[in-house]
Amino acid sequence: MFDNLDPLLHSQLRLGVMSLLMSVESAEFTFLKEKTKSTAGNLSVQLDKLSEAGYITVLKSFKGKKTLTTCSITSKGIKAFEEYVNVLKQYIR
Amino acid sequence: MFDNLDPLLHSQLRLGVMSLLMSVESAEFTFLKEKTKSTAGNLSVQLDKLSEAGYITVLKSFKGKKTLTTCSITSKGIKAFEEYVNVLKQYIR
DNA sequence: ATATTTTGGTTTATAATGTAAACTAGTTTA
DNA sequence: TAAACTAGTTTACATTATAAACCAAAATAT
Repeated sequence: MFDNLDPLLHSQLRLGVMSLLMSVESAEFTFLKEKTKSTAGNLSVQLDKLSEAGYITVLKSFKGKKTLTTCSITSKGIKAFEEYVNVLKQYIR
Repeated sequence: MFDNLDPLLHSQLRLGVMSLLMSVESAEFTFLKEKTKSTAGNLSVQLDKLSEAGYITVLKSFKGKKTLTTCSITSKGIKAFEEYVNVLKQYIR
């Protein structure tokens, strides 16, 4: 009847991040923070979790002299997102 | 961009329950337990929360000599479910 | 030059939530 | 009449989410 919803994706903030990353090549930390209206701390923690799971890659570099954190979704992340959406459809028909 | 997902519905078990209740007149505790593959304890707690929120009504009666708990979704619950689904679509496009 | 604020984050403490184990009360079966 | 089952509830614990507090460097104001 109901399959399990990937708990990593079943979280408002992480889902928002993944949703954004599904539609762009890559996104900066500050961009994700603005779009999701999250605090930096919360976002940082959730990006770590997605990264740990291999759903995204997080690249730290520099934009001029400022640190720059850039995130991209991985193919594993894309698969997981698509699967999550499919399972979700069992719930919301 | 992303509206908030009603935290009461953004829970696998509660969402499963609401999903089931959306498609039936009413459902017995044991029916919900089987369909959602939840433990009785967990289900009991989550039904309380949905009931507290006014999303469902919980009626206790008897089936022969056995206690019987019957749940139905309220109009408030239906609205909340529909709104949740709409918001969710912002995330999963 | 040097305080002060801002930017771009991370760490960590706390609050909120989810879950199952332990329990209650009554019923059926052996 | 004792053991096992049904139908749940309570409660203790584990997990998760979140923001406050923090850090380092850069930009700005004094």
